[in-house]
Amino acid sequence: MKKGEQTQDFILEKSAELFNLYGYNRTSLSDIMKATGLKKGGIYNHFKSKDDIAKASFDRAYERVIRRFRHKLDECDTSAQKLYSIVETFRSLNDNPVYAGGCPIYNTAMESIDAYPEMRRKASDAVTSLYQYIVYKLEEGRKSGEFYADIDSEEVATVIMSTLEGAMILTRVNDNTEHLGRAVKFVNNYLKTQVIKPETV
Amino acid sequence: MKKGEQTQDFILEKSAELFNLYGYNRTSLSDIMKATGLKKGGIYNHFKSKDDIAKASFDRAYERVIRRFRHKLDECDTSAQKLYSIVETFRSLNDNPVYAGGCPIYNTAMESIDAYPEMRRKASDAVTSLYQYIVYKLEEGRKSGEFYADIDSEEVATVIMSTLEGAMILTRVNDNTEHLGRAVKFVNNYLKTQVIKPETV
DNA sequence: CAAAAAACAGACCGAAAGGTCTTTTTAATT
DNA sequence: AATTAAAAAGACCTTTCGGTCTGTTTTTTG
Repeated sequence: MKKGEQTQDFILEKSAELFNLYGYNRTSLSDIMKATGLKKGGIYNHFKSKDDIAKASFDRAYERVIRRFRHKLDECDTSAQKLYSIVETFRSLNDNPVYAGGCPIYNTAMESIDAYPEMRRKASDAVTSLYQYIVYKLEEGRKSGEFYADIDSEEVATVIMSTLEGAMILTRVNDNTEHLGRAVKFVNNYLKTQVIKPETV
Repeated sequence: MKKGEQTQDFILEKSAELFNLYGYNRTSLSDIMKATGLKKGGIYNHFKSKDDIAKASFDRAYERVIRRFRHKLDECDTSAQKLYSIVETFRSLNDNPVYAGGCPIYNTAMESIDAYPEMRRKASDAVTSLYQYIVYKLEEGRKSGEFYADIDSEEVATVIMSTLEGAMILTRVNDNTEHLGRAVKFVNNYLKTQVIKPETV
Protein backbone atom coordinates (compact mmCIF):
# COMPACT_ATOMS: atom_id res chain seq x y z
CA MET A 1 0.00 0.00 0.00
CA LYS A 2 1.47 3.26 -1.15
CA LYS A 3 1.86 6.22 1.13
CA GLY A 4 -0.84 8.18 -0.64
CA GLU A 5 -3.46 5.52 -0.26
CA GLN A 6 -2.65 5.17 3.40
CA THR A 7 -3.13 8.87 3.96
CA GLN A 8 -6.36 8.95 2.00
CA ASP A 9 -7.65 6.09 4.07
CA PHE A 10 -6.61 7.79 7.26
CA ILE A 11 -8.36 11.01 6.31
CA LEU A 12 -11.55 9.13 5.56
CA GLU A 13 -11.40 7.25 8.83
CA LYS A 14 -11.01 10.39 10.90
CA SER A 15 -13.56 12.31 8.86
CA ALA A 16 -16.13 9.58 9.19
CA GLU A 17 -15.78 9.79 12.95
CA LEU A 18 -16.18 13.54 12.95
CA PHE A 19 -19.07 13.60 10.50
CA ASN A 20 -20.94 11.02 12.49
CA LEU A 21 -20.45 12.84 15.75
CA TYR A 22 -21.03 16.39 14.62
CA GLY A 23 -22.59 16.17 11.17
CA TYR A 24 -21.42 17.53 7.89
CA ASN A 25 -22.03 21.14 8.62
CA ARG A 26 -20.46 21.38 12.02
CA THR A 27 -17.38 19.50 10.91
CA SER A 28 -15.02 22.04 9.42
CA LEU A 29 -11.89 21.45 7.44
CA SER A 30 -9.95 22.75 10.41
CA ASP A 31 -11.48 19.96 12.45
CA ILE A 32 -10.37 17.42 9.91
CA MET A 33 -6.93 19.00 9.81
CA LYS A 34 -6.69 18.81 13.56
CA ALA A 35 -7.84 15.20 13.69
CA THR A 36 -5.50 14.02 10.96
CA GLY A 37 -2.55 16.23 11.79
CA LEU A 38 -2.43 17.29 8.16
CA LYS A 39 -2.61 20.77 6.69
CA LYS A 40 -4.84 21.91 3.89
CA GLY A 41 -2.43 20.97 1.17
CA GLY A 42 -2.21 17.44 2.46
CA ILE A 43 -5.94 17.01 2.45
CA TYR A 44 -6.78 18.67 -0.83
CA ASN A 45 -4.12 16.60 -2.47
CA HIS A 46 -6.41 13.62 -2.02
CA PHE A 47 -9.87 15.14 -2.27
CA LYS A 48 -11.16 17.89 -4.42
CA SER A 49 -13.70 19.20 -1.91
CA LYS A 50 -15.22 18.72 1.50
CA ASP A 51 -18.23 17.25 -0.22
CA ASP A 52 -16.03 14.60 -1.74
CA ILE A 53 -14.70 13.63 1.65
CA ALA A 54 -18.21 13.40 3.02
CA LYS A 55 -19.41 11.14 0.26
CA ALA A 56 -16.47 8.81 0.54
CA SER A 57 -16.84 8.79 4.33
CA PHE A 58 -20.44 7.79 4.05
CA ASP A 59 -19.67 4.97 1.65
CA ARG A 60 -17.15 3.66 4.08
CA ALA A 61 -19.54 3.88 7.03
CA TYR A 62 -22.28 2.22 5.05
CA GLU A 63 -20.03 -0.66 4.05
CA ARG A 64 -19.16 -1.23 7.67
CA VAL A 65 -22.76 -1.30 8.81
CA ILE A 66 -23.75 -3.73 6.11
CA ARG A 67 -20.77 -5.90 6.87
CA ARG A 68 -21.99 -6.15 10.43
CA PHE A 69 -25.30 -7.54 9.31
CA ARG A 70 -23.74 -9.91 6.81
CA HIS A 71 -21.14 -11.14 9.23
CA LYS A 72 -23.69 -12.18 11.82
CA LEU A 73 -25.99 -13.62 9.19
CA ASP A 74 -23.30 -15.90 7.84
CA GLU A 75 -23.30 -17.79 11.11
CA CYS A 76 -26.97 -18.62 10.79
CA ASP A 77 -28.62 -21.69 9.37
CA THR A 78 -32.35 -21.27 9.77
CA SER A 79 -34.45 -18.29 8.73
CA ALA A 80 -35.49 -17.82 12.33
CA GLN A 81 -31.90 -17.50 13.40
CA LYS A 82 -31.35 -14.98 10.65
CA LEU A 83 -34.22 -12.85 11.88
CA TYR A 84 -32.96 -12.85 15.43
CA SER A 85 -29.49 -12.06 14.20
CA ILE A 86 -30.77 -8.95 12.45
CA VAL A 87 -32.36 -7.77 15.67
CA GLU A 88 -29.20 -8.57 17.56
CA THR A 89 -27.12 -6.62 15.07
CA PHE A 90 -29.27 -3.57 15.67
CA ARG A 91 -28.63 -3.89 19.34
CA SER A 92 -24.93 -4.39 18.84
CA LEU A 93 -24.80 -1.26 16.71
CA ASN A 94 -25.76 0.61 19.83
CA ASP A 95 -23.52 -1.12 22.34
CA ASN A 96 -20.56 -1.26 20.02
CA PRO A 97 -21.09 1.30 17.29
CA VAL A 98 -19.40 1.39 13.93
CA TYR A 99 -18.62 5.02 14.68
CA ALA A 100 -19.45 6.94 17.83
CA GLY A 101 -22.50 9.11 17.44
CA GLY A 102 -25.24 6.73 16.42
CA CYS A 103 -26.15 5.07 13.17
CA PRO A 104 -24.24 6.80 10.37
CA ILE A 105 -26.88 5.95 7.81
CA TYR A 106 -29.67 7.59 9.76
CA ASN A 107 -27.53 10.50 10.81
CA THR A 108 -26.62 11.24 7.23
CA ALA A 109 -30.17 10.73 6.07
CA MET A 110 -31.60 13.09 8.64
CA GLU A 111 -29.07 15.81 8.10
CA SER A 112 -29.16 15.70 4.34
CA ILE A 113 -32.92 15.94 3.89
CA ASP A 114 -33.89 19.38 2.60
CA ALA A 115 -30.27 20.27 2.14
CA TYR A 116 -27.89 18.01 0.23
CA PRO A 117 -29.78 16.13 -2.46
CA GLU A 118 -26.94 13.87 -3.47
CA MET A 119 -26.16 12.75 0.05
CA ARG A 120 -29.81 12.36 0.78
CA ARG A 121 -30.09 10.06 -2.16
CA LYS A 122 -27.20 7.95 -0.99
CA ALA A 123 -28.58 7.66 2.52
CA SER A 124 -32.08 6.98 1.32
CA ASP A 125 -30.82 4.22 -0.95
CA ALA A 126 -28.90 2.73 1.94
CA VAL A 127 -31.99 2.63 4.12
CA THR A 128 -34.04 1.15 1.33
CA SER A 129 -31.50 -1.55 0.63
CA LEU A 130 -31.37 -2.54 4.29
CA TYR A 131 -35.13 -2.67 4.29
CA GLN A 132 -35.26 -4.80 1.15
CA TYR A 133 -32.67 -7.04 2.66
CA ILE A 134 -34.92 -7.73 5.63
CA VAL A 135 -37.94 -8.23 3.40
CA TYR A 136 -35.96 -10.75 1.40
CA LYS A 137 -35.00 -12.71 4.48
CA LEU A 138 -38.61 -12.74 5.58
CA GLU A 139 -39.80 -14.01 2.24
CA GLU A 140 -37.15 -16.68 2.39
CA GLY A 141 -38.52 -18.00 5.66
CA ARG A 142 -42.06 -17.65 4.54
CA LYS A 143 -41.55 -19.66 1.40
CA SER A 144 -39.59 -22.35 3.20
CA GLY A 145 -42.47 -22.76 5.60
CA GLU A 146 -40.47 -21.68 8.60
CA PHE A 147 -42.59 -18.56 9.05
CA TYR A 148 -46.34 -18.26 8.95
CA ALA A 149 -47.63 -18.18 5.41
CA ASP A 150 -49.84 -15.17 5.96
CA ILE A 151 -47.29 -12.71 7.24
CA ASP A 152 -46.91 -9.45 5.36
CA SER A 153 -43.16 -9.25 4.91
CA GLU A 154 -43.23 -5.57 4.16
CA GLU A 155 -45.18 -4.86 7.29
CA VAL A 156 -42.93 -7.00 9.45
CA ALA A 157 -39.84 -5.35 7.99
CA THR A 158 -41.27 -1.92 8.67
CA VAL A 159 -42.03 -2.87 12.25
CA ILE A 160 -38.56 -4.26 12.83
CA MET A 161 -36.75 -1.29 11.38
CA SER A 162 -39.02 1.39 12.78
CA THR A 163 -39.09 0.03 16.27
CA LEU A 164 -35.40 -0.66 16.57
CA GLU A 165 -34.24 2.46 14.80
CA GLY A 166 -36.71 4.53 16.80
CA ALA A 167 -35.53 2.97 20.01
CA MET A 168 -31.91 3.60 19.14
CA ILE A 169 -32.70 7.24 18.70
CA LEU A 170 -34.75 7.39 21.90
CA THR A 171 -31.89 5.74 23.70
CA ARG A 172 -29.42 8.19 22.29
CA VAL A 173 -31.52 11.26 22.87
CA ASN A 174 -32.30 10.40 26.45
CA ASP A 175 -29.03 8.64 27.11
CA ASN A 176 -31.00 5.72 28.42
CA THR A 177 -30.35 2.27 27.02
CA GLU A 178 -33.49 0.85 28.59
CA HIS A 179 -35.52 1.95 25.60
CA LEU A 180 -33.50 -0.15 23.22
CA GLY A 181 -33.51 -3.07 25.61
CA ARG A 182 -37.27 -3.00 25.83
CA ALA A 183 -37.66 -2.61 22.09
CA VAL A 184 -35.39 -5.56 21.40
CA LYS A 185 -37.28 -7.69 23.87
CA PHE A 186 -40.55 -6.67 22.32
CA VAL A 187 -39.50 -7.29 18.73
CA ASN A 188 -38.05 -10.67 19.55
CA ASN A 189 -41.25 -11.66 21.24
CA TYR A 190 -43.25 -10.37 18.31
CA LEU A 191 -41.21 -12.43 15.88
CA LYS A 192 -41.48 -15.47 18.07
CA THR A 193 -45.22 -15.32 18.49
CA GLN A 194 -46.41 -13.85 15.23
CA VAL A 195 -43.86 -14.55 12.55
CA ILE A 196 -41.93 -17.70 13.31
CA LYS A 197 -43.81 -20.96 13.58
CA PRO A 198 -43.18 -22.92 16.79
CA GLU A 199 -40.56 -25.59 16.32
CA THR A 200 -42.11 -28.88 15.46
CA VAL A 201 -40.15 -31.32 17.65
CA MET B 1 -50.55 43.66 21.29
CA LYS B 2 -47.74 46.12 20.86
CA LYS B 3 -45.72 46.39 17.69
CA GLY B 4 -42.62 44.96 19.31
CA GLU B 5 -44.34 41.82 20.50
CA GLN B 6 -45.85 41.27 17.08
CA THR B 7 -42.44 41.46 15.45
CA GLN B 8 -40.85 39.19 18.02
CA ASP B 9 -43.57 36.66 17.40
CA PHE B 10 -43.15 36.94 13.67
CA ILE B 11 -39.40 36.38 13.90
CA LEU B 12 -39.94 33.30 16.02
CA GLU B 13 -42.49 31.89 13.64
CA LYS B 14 -40.26 32.27 10.61
CA SER B 15 -37.19 31.06 12.47
CA ALA B 16 -38.95 27.99 13.75
CA GLU B 17 -39.82 27.08 10.18
CA LEU B 18 -36.26 27.53 9.01
CA PHE B 19 -34.69 25.76 11.95
CA ASN B 20 -36.95 22.79 11.48
CA LEU B 21 -36.25 22.54 7.80
CA TYR B 22 -32.54 23.18 7.78
CA GLY B 23 -31.37 22.87 11.36
CA TYR B 24 -29.69 25.38 13.60
CA ASN B 25 -26.36 25.35 11.87
CA ARG B 26 -27.51 25.71 8.32
CA THR B 27 -29.91 28.50 9.19
CA SER B 28 -27.98 31.73 9.10
CA LEU B 29 -29.02 35.13 10.28
CA SER B 30 -29.18 36.19 6.67
CA ASP B 31 -31.75 33.48 6.13
CA ILE B 32 -33.80 34.79 9.01
CA MET B 33 -33.43 38.31 7.70
CA LYS B 34 -34.62 37.26 4.30
CA ALA B 35 -37.58 35.33 5.70
CA THR B 36 -38.72 38.13 7.96
CA GLY B 37 -37.84 41.05 5.74
CA LEU B 38 -36.02 42.63 8.66
CA LYS B 39 -32.41 43.73 8.87
CA LYS B 40 -29.96 42.85 11.58
CA GLY B 41 -30.91 45.78 13.76
CA GLY B 42 -34.51 44.75 13.73
CA ILE B 43 -33.73 41.25 14.79
CA TYR B 44 -31.12 41.95 17.43
CA ASN B 45 -33.44 44.45 18.96
CA HIS B 46 -35.58 41.54 20.11
CA PHE B 47 -33.02 38.80 20.70
CA LYS B 48 -29.55 38.97 22.06
CA SER B 49 -28.16 36.09 19.98
CA LYS B 50 -28.97 33.46 17.41
CA ASP B 51 -28.93 30.95 20.24
CA ASP B 52 -31.66 32.89 21.94
CA ILE B 53 -33.82 32.75 18.86
CA ALA B 54 -33.26 29.01 18.59
CA LYS B 55 -34.25 28.36 22.17
CA ALA B 56 -37.39 30.43 21.94
CA SER B 57 -38.24 28.80 18.61
CA PHE B 58 -37.93 25.38 20.11
CA ASP B 59 -40.15 26.27 23.06
CA ARG B 60 -42.77 27.47 20.63
CA ALA B 61 -42.54 24.32 18.52
CA TYR B 62 -42.69 22.12 21.58
CA GLU B 63 -45.77 23.87 22.87
CA ARG B 64 -47.52 23.31 19.58
CA VAL B 65 -46.72 19.62 19.49
CA ILE B 66 -47.92 19.09 23.01
CA ARG B 67 -51.03 21.07 22.32
CA ARG B 68 -51.80 18.69 19.48
CA PHE B 69 -51.72 15.74 21.82
CA ARG B 70 -53.73 17.50 24.50
CA HIS B 71 -56.30 18.76 22.07
CA LYS B 72 -57.11 15.31 20.75
CA LEU B 73 -57.03 13.79 24.21
CA ASP B 74 -59.58 16.22 25.52
CA GLU B 75 -62.18 14.69 23.23
CA CYS B 76 -61.69 11.25 24.75
CA ASP B 77 -63.59 9.57 27.52
CA THR B 78 -62.11 6.11 27.96
CA SER B 79 -58.46 5.21 28.40
CA ALA B 80 -58.61 3.12 25.24
CA GLN B 81 -59.76 6.10 23.24
CA LYS B 82 -56.94 8.11 24.73
CA LEU B 83 -54.38 5.55 23.62
CA TYR B 84 -55.69 5.47 20.09
CA SER B 85 -55.76 9.24 20.04
CA ILE B 86 -52.07 9.35 20.88
CA VAL B 87 -51.32 7.07 17.96
CA GLU B 88 -53.53 9.12 15.72
CA THR B 89 -51.78 12.31 16.78
CA PHE B 90 -48.46 10.81 15.73
CA ARG B 91 -49.89 10.07 12.37
CA SER B 92 -51.39 13.51 12.04
CA LEU B 93 -48.03 15.05 12.84
CA ASN B 94 -46.82 13.53 9.64
CA ASP B 95 -49.75 14.34 7.38
CA ASN B 96 -50.22 17.81 8.77
CA PRO B 97 -47.01 18.82 10.49
CA VAL B 98 -46.61 21.54 13.07
CA TYR B 99 -43.73 22.80 10.96
CA ALA B 100 -42.50 21.42 7.68
CA GLY B 101 -39.43 19.25 8.06
CA GLY B 102 -40.49 16.56 10.50
CA CYS B 103 -40.91 16.45 14.24
CA PRO B 104 -39.23 19.54 15.68
CA ILE B 105 -38.52 17.82 18.97
CA TYR B 106 -36.64 14.98 17.37
CA ASN B 107 -34.91 17.21 14.89
CA THR B 108 -33.64 19.42 17.64
CA ALA B 109 -32.69 16.48 19.78
CA MET B 110 -30.73 14.81 17.03
CA GLU B 111 -28.91 17.91 15.96
CA SER B 112 -28.03 19.10 19.43
CA ILE B 113 -26.51 15.87 20.69
CA ASP B 114 -22.74 16.18 20.97
CA ALA B 115 -22.96 19.84 20.16
CA TYR B 116 -25.28 22.16 22.05
CA PRO B 117 -25.72 20.94 25.61
CA GLU B 118 -28.43 23.36 26.54
CA MET B 119 -30.60 22.63 23.53
CA ARG B 120 -29.97 18.96 23.92
CA ARG B 121 -31.24 19.19 27.44
CA LYS B 122 -34.38 20.96 26.37
CA ALA B 123 -35.09 18.45 23.63
CA SER B 124 -34.30 15.50 25.83
CA ASP B 125 -36.63 16.81 28.50
CA ALA B 126 -39.35 17.25 25.91
CA VAL B 127 -39.01 13.66 24.74
CA THR B 128 -38.99 12.41 28.30
CA SER B 129 -42.07 14.36 29.21
CA LEU B 130 -43.97 13.02 26.22
CA TYR B 131 -42.89 9.55 27.21
CA GLN B 132 -43.96 10.03 30.81
CA TYR B 133 -47.23 11.38 29.56
CA ILE B 134 -47.91 8.15 27.70
CA VAL B 135 -46.82 6.06 30.66
CA TYR B 136 -49.22 8.00 32.82
CA LYS B 137 -52.13 7.39 30.47
CA LEU B 138 -51.28 3.71 30.41
CA GLU B 139 -51.19 3.48 34.16
CA GLU B 140 -54.52 5.26 34.28
CA GLY B 141 -56.13 2.59 32.13
CA ARG B 142 -54.39 -0.21 33.94
CA LYS B 143 -55.58 0.92 37.33
CA SER B 144 -59.11 1.49 36.12
CA GLY B 145 -59.21 -2.06 34.82
CA GLU B 146 -59.64 -1.02 31.24
CA PHE B 147 -56.22 -2.41 30.31
CA TYR B 148 -54.73 -5.74 31.24
CA ALA B 149 -53.32 -5.69 34.75
CA ASP B 150 -50.01 -7.23 33.81
CA ILE B 151 -48.91 -4.78 31.13
CA ASP B 152 -45.57 -3.08 31.61
CA SER B 153 -46.49 0.53 30.98
CA GLU B 154 -42.90 1.55 30.41
CA GLU B 155 -42.44 -1.13 27.81
CA VAL B 156 -45.66 -0.29 26.04
CA ALA B 157 -44.77 3.39 26.00
CA THR B 158 -41.36 2.61 24.57
CA VAL B 159 -42.90 0.49 21.85
CA ILE B 160 -45.43 3.15 20.92
CA MET B 161 -42.92 5.94 20.75
CA SER B 162 -40.11 3.98 19.14
CA THR B 163 -42.22 2.43 16.46
CA LEU B 164 -44.10 5.54 15.50
CA GLU B 165 -41.16 7.89 15.74
CA GLY B 166 -39.00 5.42 13.83
CA ALA B 167 -41.63 5.03 11.17
CA MET B 168 -41.99 8.78 10.82
CA ILE B 169 -38.29 9.01 10.16
CA LEU B 170 -38.33 6.08 7.73
CA THR B 171 -41.23 7.72 5.96
CA ARG B 172 -39.41 10.99 5.75
CA VAL B 173 -36.09 9.57 4.70
CA ASN B 174 -37.55 7.45 1.94
CA ASP B 175 -40.35 9.82 1.14
CA ASN B 176 -42.74 6.92 1.47
CA THR B 177 -45.72 7.22 3.75
CA GLU B 178 -46.41 3.51 3.64
CA HIS B 179 -43.99 2.91 6.46
CA LEU B 180 -45.93 5.11 8.82
CA GLY B 181 -49.21 3.63 7.66
CA ARG B 182 -48.02 0.13 8.42
CA ALA B 183 -46.57 1.15 11.75
CA VAL B 184 -49.80 2.81 12.81
CA LYS B 185 -51.78 -0.23 11.81
CA PHE B 186 -49.41 -2.46 13.69
CA VAL B 187 -49.38 -0.40 16.87
CA ASN B 188 -53.14 -0.12 16.91
CA ASN B 189 -53.46 -3.84 16.55
CA TYR B 190 -50.90 -4.36 19.28
CA LEU B 191 -52.81 -2.12 21.64
CA LYS B 192 -56.07 -3.79 20.79
CA THR B 193 -54.85 -7.34 21.33
CA GLN B 194 -52.29 -6.98 24.07
CA VAL B 195 -53.02 -3.88 26.07
CA ILE B 196 -56.71 -3.07 25.98
CA LYS B 197 -59.16 -5.60 27.33
CA PRO B 198 -61.96 -6.57 24.97
CA GLU B 199 -65.09 -4.62 25.63
CA THR B 200 -67.38 -6.48 27.96
CA VAL B 201 -70.76 -6.01 26.34
C1' DC C 1 -49.14 67.23 19.61
C1' DA C 2 -44.75 67.15 21.65
C1' DA C 3 -41.41 64.34 24.18
C1' DA C 4 -39.73 59.98 25.31
C1' DA C 5 -39.11 55.37 24.16
C1' DA C 6 -38.99 51.67 21.38
C1' DA C 7 -38.09 49.69 16.79
C1' DC C 8 -35.38 49.35 12.95
C1' DA C 9 -31.67 50.22 9.25
C1' DG C 10 -27.37 49.49 7.80
C1' DA C 11 -22.41 50.28 7.98
C1' DC C 12 -18.86 47.98 10.28
C1' DC C 13 -15.96 44.31 12.71
C1' DG C 14 -13.12 40.11 13.61
C1' DA C 15 -13.25 35.29 13.04
C1' DA C 16 -13.79 31.34 10.51
C1' DA C 17 -15.44 29.05 6.60
C1' DG C 18 -14.09 26.39 2.07
C1' DG C 19 -10.94 26.54 -1.48
C1' DT C 20 -6.51 27.73 -4.56
C1' DC C 21 -1.83 27.90 -5.60
C1' DT C 22 3.08 27.95 -5.21
C1' DT C 23 6.86 26.06 -2.79
C1' DT C 24 9.10 22.66 -0.16
C1' DT C 25 9.56 18.01 1.36
C1' DT C 26 9.15 13.15 0.96
C1' DA C 27 8.59 8.88 -1.49
C1' DA C 28 9.00 6.10 -5.61
C1' DT C 29 11.44 4.91 -9.81
C1' DT C 30 15.36 3.98 -12.76
C1' DA D 1 22.54 7.63 -5.92
C1' DA D 2 20.09 10.60 -9.11
C1' DT D 3 15.91 11.80 -11.19
C1' DT D 4 11.15 12.08 -11.29
C1' DA D 5 6.75 12.02 -9.37
C1' DA D 6 3.79 12.30 -5.55
C1' DA D 7 2.65 14.34 -1.09
C1' DA D 8 2.36 17.83 2.05
C1' DA D 9 2.96 22.64 3.83
C1' DG D 10 1.28 26.97 4.40
C1' DA D 11 0.46 31.60 2.68
C1' DC D 12 -3.30 33.61 0.50
C1' DC D 13 -8.08 34.57 -1.33
C1' DT D 14 -13.11 35.41 -1.18
C1' DT D 15 -17.23 34.87 1.09
C1' DT D 16 -20.07 34.44 4.88
C1' DC D 17 -20.75 34.01 9.56
C1' DG D 18 -22.58 36.00 14.18
C1' DG D 19 -22.46 40.14 16.45
C1' DT D 20 -21.96 45.43 17.62
C1' DC D 21 -23.01 50.10 17.33
C1' DT D 22 -24.63 54.50 15.81
C1' DG D 23 -27.97 57.01 13.60
C1' DT D 24 -32.68 57.35 11.85
C1' DT D 25 -37.51 56.33 11.83
C1' DT D 26 -41.65 54.90 13.88
C1' DT D 27 -44.66 54.08 18.07
C1' DT D 28 -46.12 54.98 22.30
C1' DT D 29 -46.96 57.89 26.08
C1' DG D 30 -48.02 62.06 28.76
